[in-house]
Amino acid sequence: MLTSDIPPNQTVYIKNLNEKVKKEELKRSLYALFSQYGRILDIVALKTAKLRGQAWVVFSEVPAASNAVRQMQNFPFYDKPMRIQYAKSKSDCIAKAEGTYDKKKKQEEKAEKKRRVDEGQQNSTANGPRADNNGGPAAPSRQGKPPGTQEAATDPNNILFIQNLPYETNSMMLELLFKQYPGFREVRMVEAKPGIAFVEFEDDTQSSVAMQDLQGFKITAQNPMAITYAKK
DNA sequence: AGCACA
Repeated sequence: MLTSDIPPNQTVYIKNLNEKVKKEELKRSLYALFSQYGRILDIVALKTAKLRGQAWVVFSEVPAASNAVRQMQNFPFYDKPMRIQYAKSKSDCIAKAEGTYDKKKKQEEKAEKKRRVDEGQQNSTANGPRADNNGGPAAPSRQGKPPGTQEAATDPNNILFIQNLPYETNSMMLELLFKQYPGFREVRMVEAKPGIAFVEFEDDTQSSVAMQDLQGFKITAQNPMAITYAKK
């Protein structure tokens, strides 16, 4: 079944997530990454045997989910490319908001699922069709250039200077974004100065690649990153 | 690989 067969949904289903990441951290990072596409109403992640490595991000609007599906497709997240689709069904929190949430129906569905699983134990179903969706690397295309690219033309440097970060940005969030580029060394933030950070690479070619690719990246809709080389 | 709502 082609993933594109799933009709648009304001909830996005993400798989191939790094299972070592703790649930709370995972949610926070997903929030940081996905809130650029719209208001997030809820994030569901469970670490049960069946559900680890997956998450649901619930947006307030379908178009936000559509953009997220396209633009974050294969995004390297904790060293693994995210695989994103629309969720197959409506999230409970949406149904509740619409007043269409029905607890009884919910329980029936659960019972039905269980029945299916139990039957499945009898006749072993093997050899599904190959669904190798090797769409290739597809580096996420960043849109949204920073508004005032007012560089005072600093010379290339292995250290980048990041401005216009949202107040709540922490170094972990930045590390997540920057460590996907080769040569990454570390993120440094200045407690006394929120909104800025330094990111160090091994050399200035490597820092330049990261700068180009993440220039204008939005952690929130209002905060396109402004990246320049640090002054020597 | 895996579609839930603890």
